Amino acid sequence: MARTQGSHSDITGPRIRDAALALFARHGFAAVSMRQIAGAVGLQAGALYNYTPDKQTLLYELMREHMSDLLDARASESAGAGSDPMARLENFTRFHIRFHIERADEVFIAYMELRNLTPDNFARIEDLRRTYETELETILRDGIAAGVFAVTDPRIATYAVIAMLTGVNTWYRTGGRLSLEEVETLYWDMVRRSVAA
Amino acid sequence: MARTQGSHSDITGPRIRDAALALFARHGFAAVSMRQIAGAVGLQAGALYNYTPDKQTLLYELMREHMSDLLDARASESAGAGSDPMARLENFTRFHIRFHIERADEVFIAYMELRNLTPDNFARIEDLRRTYETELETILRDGIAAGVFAVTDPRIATYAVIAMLTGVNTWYRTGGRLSLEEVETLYWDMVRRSVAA
DNA sequence: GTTTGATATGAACGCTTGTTCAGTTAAAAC
DNA sequence: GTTTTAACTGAACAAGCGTTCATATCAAAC
Repeated sequence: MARTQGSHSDITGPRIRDAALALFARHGFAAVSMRQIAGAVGLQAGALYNYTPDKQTLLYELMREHMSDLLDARASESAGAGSDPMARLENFTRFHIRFHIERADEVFIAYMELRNLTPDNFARIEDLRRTYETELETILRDGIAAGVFAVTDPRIATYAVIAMLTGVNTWYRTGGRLSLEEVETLYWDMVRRSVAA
Repeated sequence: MARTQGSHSDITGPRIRDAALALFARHGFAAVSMRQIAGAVGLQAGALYNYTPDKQTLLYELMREHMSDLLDARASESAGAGSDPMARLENFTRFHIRFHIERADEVFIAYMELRNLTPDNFARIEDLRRTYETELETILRDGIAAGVFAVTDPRIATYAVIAMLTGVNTWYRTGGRLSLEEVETLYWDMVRRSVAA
């Protein structure tokens, strides 16, 4: 079978994923054909099946890798953030904006194409997302316990903050009026005030 | 041609739109066929073309009517909200949550299927959305001028608040832990604190 | 230099797509 | 009771879909 050892180059798989990512983000999973993806990397459609068992798995793998990267990147940053809830919240806020802006296509797909996953794959992706959200909820609960945050319902506040931060992706464009640093600061200001005691 | 006068019943058009709405929201525009929509209302696919020139227009009309309803409903509520920026902001916040929860399918489609519109139709929908968002921005600017809000960038704050509020749709379920009134109050608390002077 | 085996092609599979249209139905208009 | 007309069917159209597979290619291994 293919891809067990890889002899030629091992760059075709990633190139297929990149092409699929860009096409799914632009047109949507259902509107993109295997022939389009193959054409984008200079192959015929049949050759794609050396790299993925089917179209559905191609989508799932894109999402899973994205969520996995998100959790890994967060674990790295979170490690050196100390224990002060306010500092951790600022760190989380700036991290979230930066990471999501840097991977706009992946984020878009991870939010929009959930319904195109099989129930099993959907559950797996949602599980990874819940893990990520739980870190923010923990920060909020710690801050409430420490008396620095005044939040009635930490679960809802978590949803509210994440929705607000992810919303940056709908309007932010590189080279626009505001730098990423300025955007981070503006949002951190709103997040801080919305939960501070 | 059909639908110029209407003789039989005039309820088939709305029934088609309702069925299309539910199917588009559940499976996505690209994944729903005209035959599925027709089947949902007990017709053959060809009969749909007595009510819409094509599938794309069916989607556009759903979005346009939704945005039009939103602006109309907002205009009604806004009329009796007085001139105090704080009261107007609370009124806007509670209105937004309520309206968007009540029309979850329409909201979902209006956000997710924008890329399936022709450029012309896309521009028209975005125009309506901008009109709605501008009202919130105006409230924020009035509040800044009156000294009751402390917001660095009203445009960004508008995006942030709307993203936060619309996010309710991703988790809220009728009959869940919180009533709509409780959700409104929780979010109003966060919105108020995030912009208050 | 021959064998091996991963990689790619290109045709084919059965099926579905949006849309059109000649023909049928049945209610309304006269 | 006849004519008109809007509404609907059912078949057809060309095109595209995801996926499979016998065949070809061609670099690496022996």
